[in-house]
Amino acid sequence: MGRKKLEIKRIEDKSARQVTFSKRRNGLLKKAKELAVLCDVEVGVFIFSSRGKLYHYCSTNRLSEILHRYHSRVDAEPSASAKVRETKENYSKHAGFLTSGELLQIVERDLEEPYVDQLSVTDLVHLEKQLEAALIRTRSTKTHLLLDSITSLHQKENMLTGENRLLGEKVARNEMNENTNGMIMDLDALSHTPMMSEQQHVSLDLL
Amino acid sequence: MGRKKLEIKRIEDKSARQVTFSKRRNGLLKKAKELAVLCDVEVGVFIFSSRGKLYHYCSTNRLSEILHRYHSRVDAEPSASAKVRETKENYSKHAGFLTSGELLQIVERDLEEPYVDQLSVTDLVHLEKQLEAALIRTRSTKTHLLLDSITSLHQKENMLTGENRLLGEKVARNEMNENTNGMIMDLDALSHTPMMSEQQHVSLDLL
DNA sequence: AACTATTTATAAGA
DNA sequence: TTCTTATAAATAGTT
Repeated sequence: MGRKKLEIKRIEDKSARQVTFSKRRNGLLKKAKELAVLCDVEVGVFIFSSRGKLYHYCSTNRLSEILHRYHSRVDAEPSASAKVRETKENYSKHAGFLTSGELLQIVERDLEEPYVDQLSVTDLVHLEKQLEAALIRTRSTKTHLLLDSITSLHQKENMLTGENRLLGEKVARNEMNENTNGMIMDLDALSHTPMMSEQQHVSLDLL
Repeated sequence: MGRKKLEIKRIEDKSARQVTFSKRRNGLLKKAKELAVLCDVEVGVFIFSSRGKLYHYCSTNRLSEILHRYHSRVDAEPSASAKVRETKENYSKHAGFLTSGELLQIVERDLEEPYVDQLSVTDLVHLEKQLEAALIRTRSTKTHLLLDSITSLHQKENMLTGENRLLGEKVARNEMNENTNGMIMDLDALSHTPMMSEQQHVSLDLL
């Protein structure tokens, strides 16, 4: 619609393309609104310009929720784009090779900046994956430390119990030799207190 | 554009609205495609009819990724919609009151069904939150059991050590009374082995 | 950013 | 629904 019929293919002239983009973009958004109102339906339209700027229309919240995830790079001030690029590079440079420490450092530094908003969804998905991996490593290490701790405590317990038995026997033998009977019963009762050993093992099975 | 100028407000006549929806929907999608091609930009359009059917256009994969998340209720066969509704009710009915067991049961049952696809993003966000809460409860319980385990093992250790000392003293006294010296040194050395107590405490501090 | 000749979309009718 | 057609809207090229 215009002076000439326009073939639908990429407009090669940059400035003509820009002008058409501006006009048709507004047209599309207007039509989207009209459709939503006239027909009482939910409509969402996203348009990313070639320079990454987002124009959109959303008739409802449900749709705009998703949009917000895409807001990554919306309204990026020119001055910010350099920093964003830098941050992105930080993530991709180390991709897959980060220790938890490096990861934390990077994340802490970056989350201070207001530029996190401007990382793309892809970047954030990647970051999320790395953080989840780090979480799993951390949790696993923690659990291993706890389990090792318990194992060595059990060993220690066995050792002490064994030692106790030897001492007890020794004492018993001594008591036999002499005739000083008295504390033996007390000590014997003490060393056979069941304590929580059974529960201990049950709970360990549950891990 | 048409025989008369149309005011932009909800068309009350149902069938007229349906006709307009059909026409304008196609128009909007066509314009979206044209914009994407002519201006070489990314465009996405979603239209949910009042009966939940989705019509959409996506110029690229990046956008269609998001779309897929919205596919929740797309092309839902009529026979399936009842089940979907049922499943949704299950989640909302218990909202916030689920034990981990109930939650697992529900999730396991539901994830077998092909209908998960048809839960809305909102539903899945809610499900995700509940699962995360359950994960946290589970993890917390696990850690508490481990820590309790360690604590009681430490108590037991102390008890055994105390008992050992008493026995050791008793033996020493007996040895003094008689003259049977021999095993005492061995036992004494054994009961003073440092084992891993120090590391134990260090690792516990790290939790 | 306006203007305007044309094309395109579409409201109403068949 | 689908087609037709009169008319409203959008917009290509121009200023």
